[in-house]
Amino acid sequence: MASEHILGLSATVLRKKFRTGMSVRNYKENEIVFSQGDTADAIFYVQSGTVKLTVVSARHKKAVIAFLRRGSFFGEGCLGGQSLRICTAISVDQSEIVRLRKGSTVRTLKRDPQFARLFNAYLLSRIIRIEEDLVDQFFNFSQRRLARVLLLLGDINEGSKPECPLKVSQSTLAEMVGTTRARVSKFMNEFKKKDFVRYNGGLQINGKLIAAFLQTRPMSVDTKA
Amino acid sequence: MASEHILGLSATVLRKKFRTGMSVRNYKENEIVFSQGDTADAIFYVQSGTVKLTVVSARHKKAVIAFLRRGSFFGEGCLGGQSLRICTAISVDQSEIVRLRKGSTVRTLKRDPQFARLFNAYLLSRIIRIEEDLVDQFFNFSQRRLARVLLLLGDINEGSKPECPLKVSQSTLAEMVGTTRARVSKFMNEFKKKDFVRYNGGLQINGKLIAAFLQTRPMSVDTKA
DNA sequence: TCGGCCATGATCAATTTTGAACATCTAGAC
DNA sequence: GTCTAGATGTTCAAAATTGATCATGGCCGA
Repeated sequence: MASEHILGLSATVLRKKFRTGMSVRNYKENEIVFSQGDTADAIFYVQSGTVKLTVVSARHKKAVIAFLRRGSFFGEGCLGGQSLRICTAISVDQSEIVRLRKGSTVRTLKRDPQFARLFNAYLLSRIIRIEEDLVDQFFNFSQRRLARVLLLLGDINEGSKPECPLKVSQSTLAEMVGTTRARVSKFMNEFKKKDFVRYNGGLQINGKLIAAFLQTRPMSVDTKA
Repeated sequence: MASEHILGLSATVLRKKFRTGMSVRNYKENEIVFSQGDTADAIFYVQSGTVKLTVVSARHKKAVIAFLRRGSFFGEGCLGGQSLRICTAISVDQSEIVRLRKGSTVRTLKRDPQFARLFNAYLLSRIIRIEEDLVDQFFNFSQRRLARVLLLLGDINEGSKPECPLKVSQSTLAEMVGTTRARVSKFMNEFKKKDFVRYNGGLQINGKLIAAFLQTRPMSVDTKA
Protein backbone atom coordinates (compact mmCIF):
# COMPACT_ATOMS: atom_id res chain seq x y z
CA MET A 1 0.00 0.00 0.00
CA ALA A 2 2.87 2.33 0.76
CA SER A 3 3.65 4.82 -1.96
CA GLU A 4 6.84 4.57 -3.90
CA HIS A 5 8.25 7.88 -2.79
CA ILE A 6 8.49 9.34 0.65
CA LEU A 7 10.04 12.70 1.36
CA GLY A 8 10.98 12.77 -2.27
CA LEU A 9 13.17 9.75 -1.72
CA SER A 10 12.40 6.27 -2.84
CA ALA A 11 10.97 4.16 -0.08
CA THR A 12 13.88 1.77 -0.43
CA VAL A 13 16.45 4.48 0.10
CA LEU A 14 14.59 5.80 3.10
CA ARG A 15 14.30 2.36 4.65
CA LYS A 16 18.01 1.99 4.36
CA LYS A 17 18.45 5.18 6.35
CA PHE A 18 16.02 4.26 9.09
CA ARG A 19 15.84 0.47 9.08
CA THR A 20 13.57 -0.65 11.88
CA GLY A 21 13.16 2.93 13.09
CA MET A 22 10.65 3.55 10.34
CA SER A 23 7.14 2.25 9.84
CA VAL A 24 4.20 3.19 7.68
CA ARG A 25 0.58 2.93 8.68
CA ASN A 26 -2.83 3.84 7.39
CA TYR A 27 -5.17 5.78 9.59
CA LYS A 28 -8.86 6.06 9.03
CA GLU A 29 -11.08 9.09 9.33
CA ASN A 30 -10.86 10.69 12.77
CA GLU A 31 -8.36 8.18 14.03
CA ILE A 32 -5.97 9.51 16.63
CA VAL A 33 -2.26 9.32 15.89
CA PHE A 34 -1.23 10.53 19.32
CA SER A 35 -2.90 12.36 22.18
CA GLN A 36 -1.96 15.37 24.25
CA GLY A 37 0.01 14.07 27.21
CA ASP A 38 1.31 10.90 25.54
CA THR A 39 5.02 10.26 25.78
CA ALA A 40 6.72 11.66 22.70
CA ASP A 41 9.15 9.21 21.17
CA ALA A 42 8.71 9.56 17.44
CA ILE A 43 8.08 12.05 14.69
CA PHE A 44 5.61 11.55 11.87
CA TYR A 45 5.33 12.42 8.22
CA VAL A 46 2.12 12.81 6.24
CA GLN A 47 2.52 10.69 3.15
CA SER A 48 -1.06 11.19 2.05
CA GLY A 49 -4.24 12.50 3.59
CA THR A 50 -4.72 15.20 6.19
CA VAL A 51 -3.83 15.55 9.85
CA LYS A 52 -4.90 18.20 12.29
CA LEU A 53 -3.18 19.15 15.51
CA THR A 54 -5.37 20.31 18.36
CA VAL A 55 -4.72 21.57 21.86
CA VAL A 56 -7.18 21.52 24.72
CA SER A 57 -6.90 24.22 27.36
CA ALA A 58 -7.59 23.93 31.04
CA ARG A 59 -10.98 25.45 30.33
CA HIS A 60 -11.95 22.73 27.87
CA LYS A 61 -11.48 25.08 24.97
CA LYS A 62 -10.02 23.50 21.89
CA ALA A 63 -7.70 25.10 19.36
CA VAL A 64 -6.52 23.73 16.03
CA ILE A 65 -2.90 24.78 15.74
CA ALA A 66 -2.22 23.17 12.39
CA PHE A 67 -3.88 21.51 9.46
CA LEU A 68 -1.29 19.41 7.68
CA ARG A 69 -1.34 17.86 4.23
CA ARG A 70 1.00 15.61 2.33
CA GLY A 71 4.62 16.51 2.87
CA SER A 72 4.41 17.78 6.43
CA PHE A 73 6.10 16.45 9.51
CA PHE A 74 4.53 16.60 12.93
CA GLY A 75 5.39 15.60 16.45
CA GLU A 76 8.83 17.10 15.91
CA GLY A 77 8.77 18.66 19.37
CA CYS A 78 10.18 15.43 20.81
CA LEU A 79 13.48 16.11 19.06
CA GLY A 80 13.84 19.31 21.01
CA GLY A 81 13.28 18.28 24.55
CA GLN A 82 9.53 17.75 24.71
CA SER A 83 9.00 14.42 26.40
CA LEU A 84 5.21 14.63 26.29
CA ARG A 85 2.90 15.52 23.41
CA ILE A 86 1.57 19.01 23.82
CA CYS A 87 -1.13 18.45 21.24
CA THR A 88 -3.36 15.75 19.83
CA ALA A 89 -2.86 14.60 16.25
CA ILE A 90 -5.93 13.34 14.42
CA SER A 91 -6.19 11.96 10.92
CA VAL A 92 -8.96 13.94 9.25
CA ASP A 93 -9.22 11.87 6.09
CA GLN A 94 -7.91 8.48 5.36
CA SER A 95 -4.20 9.05 5.77
CA GLU A 96 -0.98 7.23 5.20
CA ILE A 97 1.51 8.24 7.81
CA VAL A 98 5.18 7.44 8.25
CA ARG A 99 6.45 7.02 11.77
CA LEU A 100 10.12 7.67 12.51
CA ARG A 101 11.40 6.72 15.90
CA LYS A 102 13.10 9.51 17.80
CA GLY A 103 16.36 7.66 18.24
CA SER A 104 16.62 6.74 14.59
CA THR A 105 15.70 10.23 13.54
CA VAL A 106 18.34 11.85 15.71
CA ARG A 107 20.88 9.40 14.40
CA THR A 108 19.88 9.92 10.79
CA LEU A 109 19.91 13.68 11.20
CA LYS A 110 23.49 13.41 12.39
CA ARG A 111 24.73 10.98 9.80
CA ASP A 112 22.70 11.75 6.74
CA PRO A 113 23.11 15.26 5.36
CA GLN A 114 20.48 14.65 2.71
CA PHE A 115 17.79 13.88 5.24
CA ALA A 116 19.01 16.67 7.50
CA ARG A 117 18.57 19.11 4.67
CA LEU A 118 15.05 17.93 3.92
CA PHE A 119 14.09 18.21 7.53
CA ASN A 120 15.71 21.59 7.86
CA ALA A 121 13.75 22.92 4.94
CA TYR A 122 10.56 21.66 6.50
CA LEU A 123 11.28 23.30 9.84
CA LEU A 124 11.94 26.58 8.10
CA SER A 125 8.69 26.52 6.18
CA ARG A 126 6.85 25.67 9.36
CA ILE A 127 8.38 28.58 11.26
CA ILE A 128 7.41 30.94 8.49
CA ARG A 129 3.87 29.61 8.55
CA ILE A 130 3.41 29.71 12.31
CA GLU A 131 4.82 33.22 12.46
CA GLU A 132 2.23 34.28 9.94
CA ASP A 133 -0.46 32.68 12.05
CA LEU A 134 0.79 34.50 15.10
CA VAL A 135 0.86 37.88 13.38
CA ASP A 136 -2.60 37.18 12.05
CA GLN A 137 -3.89 36.52 15.56
CA PHE A 138 -2.37 39.76 16.75
CA PHE A 139 -3.70 42.01 14.08
CA ASN A 140 -7.03 40.79 12.87
CA PHE A 141 -10.48 40.21 14.21
CA SER A 142 -12.15 36.90 13.71
CA GLN A 143 -13.90 37.71 10.47
CA ARG A 144 -10.63 38.37 8.72
CA ARG A 145 -8.94 35.43 10.38
CA LEU A 146 -11.72 33.20 9.15
CA ALA A 147 -11.29 34.58 5.65
CA ARG A 148 -7.59 33.82 5.83
CA VAL A 149 -8.17 30.28 7.05
CA LEU A 150 -10.59 29.70 4.20
CA LEU A 151 -8.14 31.08 1.68
CA LEU A 152 -5.41 28.74 2.92
CA LEU A 153 -7.77 25.79 2.92
CA GLY A 154 -8.71 26.69 -0.62
CA ASP A 155 -5.07 26.75 -1.66
CA ILE A 156 -4.40 23.44 -0.01
CA ASN A 157 -7.37 21.94 -1.77
CA GLU A 158 -6.35 23.37 -5.12
CA GLY A 159 -4.58 20.19 -6.13
CA SER A 160 -7.66 18.04 -5.63
CA LYS A 161 -10.54 17.77 -8.05
CA PRO A 162 -13.02 20.63 -8.03
CA GLU A 163 -15.86 18.22 -7.38
CA CYS A 164 -14.20 17.16 -4.16
CA PRO A 165 -15.06 19.97 -1.76
CA LEU A 166 -13.70 20.25 1.72
CA LYS A 167 -15.36 18.59 4.63
CA VAL A 168 -14.74 21.04 7.44
CA SER A 169 -17.37 21.66 10.07
CA GLN A 170 -18.00 25.12 11.43
CA SER A 171 -16.81 23.88 14.80
CA THR A 172 -13.45 22.98 13.34
CA LEU A 173 -13.26 26.31 11.58
CA ALA A 174 -14.02 28.02 14.87
CA GLU A 175 -11.17 26.16 16.51
CA MET A 176 -8.79 27.03 13.69
CA VAL A 177 -9.71 30.69 13.77
CA GLY A 178 -9.82 30.94 17.52
CA THR A 179 -13.41 31.96 18.01
CA THR A 180 -16.83 30.47 18.68
CA ARG A 181 -18.99 28.48 16.34
CA ALA A 182 -21.75 31.03 16.56
CA ARG A 183 -19.54 33.65 14.99
CA VAL A 184 -18.32 31.29 12.30
CA SER A 185 -21.92 30.58 11.40
CA LYS A 186 -22.62 34.29 11.13
CA PHE A 187 -19.52 35.07 9.11
CA MET A 188 -20.01 32.12 6.80
CA ASN A 189 -23.43 33.40 5.91
CA GLU A 190 -22.01 36.80 5.15
CA PHE A 191 -19.38 35.11 3.00
CA LYS A 192 -22.03 33.09 1.19
CA LYS A 193 -23.88 36.28 0.30
CA LYS A 194 -20.64 37.68 -1.08
CA ASP A 195 -19.99 34.45 -3.02
CA PHE A 196 -16.77 33.82 -1.13
CA VAL A 197 -17.93 30.30 -0.40
CA ARG A 198 -20.61 27.86 -1.48
CA TYR A 199 -22.00 24.71 0.07
CA ASN A 200 -22.41 21.89 -2.41
CA GLY A 201 -22.22 18.81 -0.30
CA GLY A 202 -18.96 20.19 0.98
CA LEU A 203 -17.28 23.54 1.14
CA GLN A 204 -16.24 25.30 -2.03
CA ILE A 205 -14.01 28.30 -1.76
CA ASN A 206 -13.59 31.19 -4.13
CA GLY A 207 -9.98 32.07 -3.45
CA LYS A 208 -9.94 35.12 -5.69
CA LEU A 209 -12.79 36.92 -3.99
CA ILE A 210 -11.42 36.15 -0.55
CA ALA A 211 -7.95 37.27 -1.52
CA ALA A 212 -9.45 40.53 -2.74
CA PHE A 213 -11.30 40.89 0.53
CA LEU A 214 -8.11 40.39 2.49
CA GLN A 215 -6.40 43.04 0.40
CA THR A 216 -8.81 45.65 1.63
CA ARG A 217 -8.41 47.53 4.85
CA PRO A 218 -8.04 45.25 7.84
CA MET A 219 -10.70 44.94 10.50
CA SER A 220 -14.30 45.23 9.58
CA VAL A 221 -14.21 48.88 8.70
CA ASP A 222 -15.58 48.24 5.25
CA THR A 223 -18.53 46.19 6.39
CA LYS A 224 -20.28 49.41 7.23
CA ALA A 225 -20.22 50.59 3.65
CA MET B 1 35.66 43.23 20.55
CA ALA B 2 34.25 40.00 19.17
CA SER B 3 33.84 37.25 21.75
CA GLU B 4 35.92 34.15 21.57
CA HIS B 5 33.05 31.78 21.06
CA ILE B 6 30.16 31.99 18.67
CA LEU B 7 27.50 29.35 18.41
CA GLY B 8 29.55 27.36 20.86
CA LEU B 9 32.32 27.19 18.30
CA SER B 10 35.51 29.14 18.45
CA ALA B 11 35.42 32.21 16.27
CA THR B 12 38.34 30.89 14.29
CA VAL B 13 36.58 27.64 13.46
CA LEU B 14 33.45 29.49 12.44
CA ARG B 15 35.38 31.89 10.23
CA LYS B 16 36.85 28.93 8.46
CA LYS B 17 33.36 27.69 7.70
CA PHE B 18 32.04 31.02 6.45
CA ARG B 19 35.06 32.98 5.33
CA THR B 20 33.94 36.27 3.88
CA GLY B 21 30.30 35.28 4.33
CA MET B 22 30.50 36.13 7.99
CA SER B 23 30.85 39.45 9.75
CA VAL B 24 30.37 40.69 13.28
CA ARG B 25 29.07 44.09 14.24
CA ASN B 26 28.06 46.02 17.32
CA TYR B 27 24.71 47.72 17.39
CA LYS B 28 23.75 50.42 19.80
CA GLU B 29 20.51 50.84 21.68
CA ASN B 30 17.51 51.03 19.36
CA GLU B 31 19.61 50.60 16.26
CA ILE B 32 17.86 48.86 13.41
CA VAL B 33 19.40 45.67 12.06
CA PHE B 34 16.95 45.38 9.19
CA SER B 35 13.53 46.77 8.36
CA GLN B 36 10.29 45.23 7.23
CA GLY B 37 10.39 45.24 3.45
CA ASP B 38 14.17 45.15 3.07
CA THR B 39 15.63 42.53 0.79
CA ALA B 40 16.50 39.46 2.81
CA ASP B 41 19.95 38.15 1.99
CA ALA B 42 21.44 37.12 5.31
CA ILE B 43 20.65 35.55 8.63
CA PHE B 44 21.82 36.89 11.97
CA TYR B 45 22.89 35.52 15.29
CA VAL B 46 22.71 37.30 18.64
CA GLN B 47 26.13 36.98 20.19
CA SER B 48 25.30 39.31 23.07
CA GLY B 49 22.56 41.78 23.90
CA THR B 50 18.90 41.72 22.94
CA VAL B 51 16.99 42.01 19.70
CA LYS B 52 13.28 42.40 19.16
CA LEU B 53 11.35 41.59 16.03
CA THR B 54 8.34 43.73 15.25
CA VAL B 55 5.71 43.73 12.54
CA VAL B 56 3.61 46.68 11.50
CA SER B 57 0.15 45.99 10.13
CA ALA B 58 -1.69 47.86 7.44
CA ARG B 59 -3.50 49.69 10.23
CA HIS B 60 -0.30 50.99 11.79
CA LYS B 61 -0.60 48.55 14.63
CA LYS B 62 2.67 47.14 15.82
CA ALA B 63 3.30 43.66 17.20
CA VAL B 64 6.44 42.28 18.81
CA ILE B 65 6.73 38.74 17.56
CA ALA B 66 9.92 37.86 19.35
CA PHE B 67 12.33 39.06 21.99
CA LEU B 68 15.66 37.39 21.39
CA ARG B 69 18.66 37.04 23.64
CA ARG B 70 22.13 35.60 23.24
CA GLY B 71 22.11 32.39 21.26
CA SER B 72 19.20 33.12 18.95
CA PHE B 73 19.17 33.37 15.20
CA PHE B 74 16.88 35.69 13.34
CA GLY B 75 16.12 36.60 9.76
CA GLU B 76 16.12 32.92 8.90
CA GLY B 77 13.07 33.36 6.67
CA CYS B 78 15.37 34.22 3.77
CA LEU B 79 16.61 30.62 3.70
CA GLY B 80 13.10 29.44 3.01
CA GLY B 81 11.99 31.54 0.14
CA GLN B 82 11.28 34.89 1.74
CA SER B 83 13.00 37.47 -0.40
CA LEU B 84 11.83 40.42 1.70
CA ARG B 85 11.93 40.93 5.45
CA ILE B 86 8.52 40.48 6.95
CA CYS B 87 9.55 42.10 10.20
CA THR B 88 11.85 44.76 11.58
CA ALA B 89 14.76 43.75 13.79
CA ILE B 90 15.89 46.26 16.40
CA SER B 91 18.71 46.00 18.87
CA VAL B 92 17.18 46.78 22.25
CA ASP B 93 20.40 46.95 24.24
CA GLN B 94 23.93 47.26 23.04
CA SER B 95 24.27 44.09 21.01
CA GLU B 96 26.94 42.17 19.23
CA ILE B 97 25.46 40.50 16.20
CA VAL B 98 26.89 38.03 13.72
CA ARG B 99 25.78 38.36 10.12
CA LEU B 100 25.89 35.30 7.90
CA ARG B 101 25.30 35.80 4.21
CA LYS B 102 22.52 33.71 2.75
CA GLY B 103 24.70 32.08 0.13
CA SER B 104 27.39 31.12 2.60
CA THR B 105 24.82 29.84 5.06
CA VAL B 106 23.13 27.64 2.50
CA ARG B 107 26.50 26.30 1.45
CA THR B 108 27.64 25.71 5.01
CA LEU B 109 24.37 24.01 5.90
CA LYS B 110 24.98 21.62 3.04
CA ARG B 111 28.63 20.92 3.69
CA ASP B 112 29.01 21.21 7.40
CA PRO B 113 26.96 18.74 9.46
CA GLN B 114 28.08 20.32 12.70
CA PHE B 115 26.68 23.69 11.78
CA ALA B 116 23.58 22.11 10.28
CA ARG B 117 22.91 20.37 13.58
CA LEU B 118 23.29 23.57 15.57
CA PHE B 119 20.95 25.38 13.26
CA ASN B 120 18.47 22.53 13.30
CA ALA B 121 18.33 22.55 17.05
CA TYR B 122 17.68 26.25 17.01
CA LEU B 123 14.84 25.95 14.50
CA LEU B 124 13.23 23.29 16.64
CA SER B 125 13.37 25.34 19.80
CA ARG B 126 11.94 28.27 17.93
CA ILE B 127 9.01 26.25 16.59
CA ILE B 128 8.23 25.03 20.06
CA ARG B 129 8.32 28.54 21.40
CA ILE B 130 6.18 30.09 18.67
CA GLU B 131 3.63 27.32 18.98
CA GLU B 132 3.34 28.08 22.66
CA ASP B 133 2.82 31.74 21.83
CA LEU B 134 0.11 30.82 19.36
CA VAL B 135 -1.74 28.59 21.78
CA ASP B 136 -1.46 31.31 24.38
CA GLN B 137 -3.05 33.82 22.03
CA PHE B 138 -5.88 31.41 21.35
CA PHE B 139 -6.75 30.57 24.89
CA ASN B 140 -6.08 33.50 27.13
CA PHE B 141 -7.25 37.04 27.61
CA SER B 142 -4.76 39.84 27.78
CA GLN B 143 -4.26 39.82 31.52
CA ARG B 144 -3.00 36.25 31.47
CA ARG B 145 -0.99 36.82 28.32
CA LEU B 146 0.72 39.76 29.99
CA ALA B 147 1.50 37.62 33.01
CA ARG B 148 3.04 35.02 30.73
CA VAL B 149 5.15 37.57 28.90
CA LEU B 150 6.40 38.90 32.21
CA LEU B 151 7.25 35.42 33.39
CA LEU B 152 9.25 34.72 30.26
CA LEU B 153 11.02 38.06 30.49
CA GLY B 154 11.88 37.23 34.08
CA ASP B 155 13.33 33.88 33.04
CA ILE B 156 15.37 35.47 30.31
CA ASN B 157 16.69 38.02 32.75
CA GLU B 158 17.52 35.40 35.35
CA GLY B 159 21.10 35.10 34.19
CA SER B 160 21.79 38.80 34.67
CA LYS B 161 22.45 40.47 37.98
CA PRO B 162 19.44 41.11 40.20
CA GLU B 163 20.32 44.80 40.37
CA CYS B 164 19.94 45.07 36.61
CA PRO B 165 16.18 45.23 36.05
CA LEU B 166 14.56 45.15 32.66
CA LYS B 167 13.97 48.27 30.67
CA VAL B 168 10.70 47.51 28.91
CA SER B 169 8.13 50.21 28.38
CA GLN B 170 4.45 49.51 28.74
CA SER B 171 4.07 50.24 25.06
CA THR B 172 6.47 47.44 24.20
CA LEU B 173 4.69 45.11 26.60
CA ALA B 174 1.41 45.99 24.93
CA GLU B 175 2.89 45.08 21.56
CA MET B 176 4.25 41.82 22.87
CA VAL B 177 0.98 40.85 24.47
CA GLY B 178 -1.19 42.04 21.63
CA THR B 179 -3.25 44.65 23.40
CA THR B 180 -3.29 48.38 24.12
CA ARG B 181 -1.05 50.33 26.43
CA ALA B 182 -3.99 51.44 28.52
CA ARG B 183 -4.73 47.87 29.49
CA VAL B 184 -1.12 47.11 30.25
CA SER B 185 -1.03 50.08 32.58
CA LYS B 186 -4.13 48.82 34.35
CA PHE B 187 -2.91 45.24 34.63
CA MET B 188 0.55 46.26 35.76
CA ASN B 189 -0.97 48.17 38.63
CA GLU B 190 -2.97 45.13 39.62
CA PHE B 191 0.21 43.09 39.42
CA LYS B 192 2.08 45.60 41.56
CA LYS B 193 -0.56 45.30 44.26
CA LYS B 194 -0.13 41.54 44.16
CA ASP B 195 3.68 41.90 44.32
CA PHE B 196 4.10 40.23 40.95
CA VAL B 197 6.29 43.10 39.83
CA ARG B 198 8.11 46.07 41.28
CA TYR B 199 9.52 49.21 39.72
CA ASN B 200 12.97 50.11 40.97
CA GLY B 201 14.43 52.13 38.20
CA GLY B 202 13.54 49.23 35.97
CA LEU B 203 11.19 46.30 36.05
CA GLN B 204 11.67 43.56 38.61
CA ILE B 205 9.68 40.41 38.21
CA ASN B 206 8.65 37.89 40.84
CA GLY B 207 8.57 34.76 38.73
CA LYS B 208 7.23 32.53 41.48
CA LEU B 209 4.11 34.54 42.19
CA ILE B 210 3.36 34.94 38.50
CA ALA B 211 3.88 31.25 37.86
CA ALA B 212 1.45 30.51 40.66
CA PHE B 213 -1.05 32.92 39.13
CA LEU B 214 -0.75 31.20 35.77
CA GLN B 215 -1.35 27.86 37.43
CA THR B 216 -4.79 28.94 38.52
CA ARG B 217 -7.84 28.72 36.37
CA PRO B 218 -7.49 30.53 33.08
CA MET B 219 -9.34 33.72 32.30
CA SER B 220 -10.05 36.19 35.04
CA VAL B 221 -12.52 34.04 36.90
CA ASP B 222 -10.56 34.22 40.10
CA THR B 223 -10.28 37.99 40.12
CA LYS B 224 -13.79 38.11 41.45
CA ALA B 225 -12.87 36.27 44.63
C1' DT C 1 -40.20 4.74 10.29
C1' DC C 2 -38.67 6.65 14.38
C1' DG C 3 -35.39 8.70 17.17
C1' DG C 4 -31.12 10.49 18.13
C1' DC C 5 -27.22 12.94 16.83
C1' DC C 6 -24.85 16.43 14.73
C1' DA C 7 -24.18 20.53 11.88
C1' DT C 8 -26.13 24.75 11.22
C1' DG C 9 -28.81 29.33 11.98
C1' DA C 10 -29.90 32.63 15.22
C1' DT C 11 -30.32 35.46 19.52
C1' DC C 12 -28.81 37.75 23.83
C1' DA C 13 -26.70 39.40 28.14
C1' DA C 14 -22.26 39.67 30.14
C1' DT C 15 -17.56 40.33 29.46
C1' DT C 16 -13.50 41.84 27.08
C1' DT C 17 -11.26 44.80 23.97
C1' DT C 18 -10.52 48.85 21.37
C1' DG C 19 -9.39 53.61 20.30
C1' DA C 20 -9.24 57.85 21.89
C1' DA C 21 -9.17 61.05 25.09
C1' DC C 22 -6.82 63.79 29.12
C1' DA C 23 -3.72 64.48 33.20
C1' DT C 24 0.79 63.53 35.65
C1' DC C 25 5.36 62.70 36.11
C1' DT C 26 10.30 62.32 34.90
C1' DA C 27 14.53 62.77 32.42
C1' DG C 28 17.09 65.00 29.32
C1' DA C 29 17.74 69.08 26.03
C1' DC C 30 18.47 73.88 25.77
C1' DG D 1 15.87 76.84 35.45
C1' DT D 2 12.43 75.90 31.76
C1' DC D 3 10.74 73.18 28.04
C1' DT D 4 9.65 69.16 25.83
C1' DA D 5 9.14 64.40 24.72
C1' DG D 6 8.13 60.17 26.36
C1' DA D 7 6.30 57.07 29.86
C1' DT D 8 2.63 56.32 32.85
C1' DG D 9 -2.21 56.49 35.29
C1' DT D 10 -7.09 56.90 34.28
C1' DT D 11 -11.48 57.14 32.11
C1' DC D 12 -15.13 56.32 28.57
C1' DA D 13 -18.17 55.02 24.81
C1' DA D 14 -18.19 52.03 20.96
C1' DA D 15 -17.12 47.63 19.10
C1' DA D 16 -16.00 42.84 19.30
C1' DT D 17 -16.17 38.53 21.69
C1' DT D 18 -17.83 35.07 24.71
C1' DG D 19 -20.84 31.53 26.54
C1' DA D 20 -25.17 30.04 26.65
C1' DT D 21 -29.49 28.84 24.86
C1' DC D 22 -33.03 27.53 21.55
C1' DA D 23 -34.66 26.10 16.90
C1' DT D 24 -34.21 23.70 12.51
C1' DG D 25 -32.90 20.28 9.17
C1' DG D 26 -30.39 16.28 7.42
C1' DC D 27 -28.41 11.81 8.02
C1' DC D 28 -27.90 7.28 9.89
C1' DG D 29 -28.65 3.32 12.60
C1' DA D 30 -31.95 0.59 15.21
